[in-house]
Amino acid sequence: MTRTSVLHQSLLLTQPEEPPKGPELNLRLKEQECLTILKTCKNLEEFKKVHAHVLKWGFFWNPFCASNLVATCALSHWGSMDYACSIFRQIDEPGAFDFNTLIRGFVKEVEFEEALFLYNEMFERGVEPDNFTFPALFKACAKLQALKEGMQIHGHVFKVGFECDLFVQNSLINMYGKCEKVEFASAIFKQMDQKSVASWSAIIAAHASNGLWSECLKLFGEMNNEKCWRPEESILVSVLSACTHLGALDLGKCTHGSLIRNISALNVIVETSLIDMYVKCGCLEKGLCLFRMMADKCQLTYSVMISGLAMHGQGKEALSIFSEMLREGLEPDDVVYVGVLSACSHAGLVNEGLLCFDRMKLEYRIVPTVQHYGCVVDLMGRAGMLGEALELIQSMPIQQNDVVWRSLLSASKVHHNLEIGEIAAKNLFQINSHHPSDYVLLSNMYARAQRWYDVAKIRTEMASKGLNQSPGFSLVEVARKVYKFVSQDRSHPAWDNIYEMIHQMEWQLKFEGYSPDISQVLRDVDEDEKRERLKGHSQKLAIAFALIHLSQGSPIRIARNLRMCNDCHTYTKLISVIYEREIIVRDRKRFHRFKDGTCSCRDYW
DNA sequence: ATAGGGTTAG
Repeated sequence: MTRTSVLHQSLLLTQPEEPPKGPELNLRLKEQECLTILKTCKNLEEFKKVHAHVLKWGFFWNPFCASNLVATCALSHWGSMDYACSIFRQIDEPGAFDFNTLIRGFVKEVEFEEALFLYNEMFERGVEPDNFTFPALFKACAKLQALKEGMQIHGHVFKVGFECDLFVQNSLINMYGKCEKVEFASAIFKQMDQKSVASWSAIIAAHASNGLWSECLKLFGEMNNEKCWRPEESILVSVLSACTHLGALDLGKCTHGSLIRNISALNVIVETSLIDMYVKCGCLEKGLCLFRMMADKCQLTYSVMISGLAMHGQGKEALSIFSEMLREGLEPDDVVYVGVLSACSHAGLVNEGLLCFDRMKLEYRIVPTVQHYGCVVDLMGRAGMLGEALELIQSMPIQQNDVVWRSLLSASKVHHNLEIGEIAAKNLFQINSHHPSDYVLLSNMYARAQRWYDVAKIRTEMASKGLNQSPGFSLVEVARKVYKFVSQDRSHPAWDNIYEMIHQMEWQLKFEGYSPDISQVLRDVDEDEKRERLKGHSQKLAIAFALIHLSQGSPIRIARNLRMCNDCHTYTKLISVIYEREIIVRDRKRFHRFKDGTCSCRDYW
């Protein structure tokens, strides 16, 4: 029997033989004992015994004693908020401490609204909040994405003068980050006198989770310059996420190294982020390797791996990992199915994909979202089932959006079906979607059908709407630096060399039977000019630059903002044979891996 | 007198 339980027995099971005589001294002593035992309670039962004793001996009227009861019951892992509240309600004039502990208790129990209600009561009863009140409240606002309430309470912070408290500031940064108000978070961060690791963690996470990837990396750099902070796991995961979205493989690798050096055991979140980073930066094998070595995988790990394989056009592998996931007894959710369906679509596994779609609805009772329909339209489109795809869109029980119609439009283009292409485009424009690339696609289809009048009509329409295809660019990493090439850009310092290389490449391409596909140039210029423009597409410039600088055998990795044109696709396939290079290009949606004259997308994208 | 902030992924 432990010392505490002996104490419990002596306190609770036996009555004191006579009422204490020197009441002051004796009562204080007993009170102190109660408090000591309170700290050692291991479950609610033990706690209730102490509570009973406190009531019995009248210690409850000591505010300090009552506060401690509420705090212990509200904050211990075995505690009960209901019970804590009932004790709280017995206190005549609860102070800030009592409200604080109860608010924190509610936040701990994920009852954020309750926490805010309690603050409201605090406010109405005229109890002034202190520096301990606010962090919990801002956490509640962050979780609820309650910007209005958060800003209101932020006002109170100024009123009671805690705007310079480090903890209050950190929780404010987090709250504004979660409410998608990064500017507000930055404003607080910038005027802080001193910062802690939590401040950096909060501001970096705020940028990462709001898609401000470059700023996130910039802040990480500043943090490293300012002091020798030991890199923290959560910060490194935010950085990894930025690398993933920017396609920054080098920095991603460094972050991996930093994780291995600084964190003793990588958890599921970290390992999943690493897999995602490698796969989305073009290193599928490295991602697969980490995936295979992982001991504990969760649903998200599978999700990341499946959509990663989908992006690389490895449909069969994606499906086999999906069945592995089901064998492990993990329940697939709607996002996993987006990965599975897009894997089927990118790999041309039409029947498998349609089967998966049925199984998702019937067996797993997942209500298809627009993204699912987009994948299935893609899938049918690839197989040339354009009529069926159109029917599917028209029979969708949910609101059609631009994604599904755009899928149909691209499929019509691949299969040269102008009739359905026109329907898709008409619907796109009707729902007020006016992407320049959609106009370009339709115009290309008219051009192929030699319907010049319609081509002109579209061009006029684009001009009248002020639509311009935003300039395409390609990024390529050479010696740890990322170089950006914009189409037709001749401002690069090594332009002469690049142009010379382009010239050489074209000369060799001619022997392989390449002729420029000038239909891809939608400008009112003569054929020579069209050929010139085609030559200056950013991807070709990037490849030329990489061929000059990267050693033989190392793959060329390119990330681009737009999808590539047919000509660049054909061109790159041939370059991969002639120069015996693997060229990996990431566009908005997926990877193209050019090797030995073929592309992993099998000419459908 | 009692306590507190950042927890990251598709």
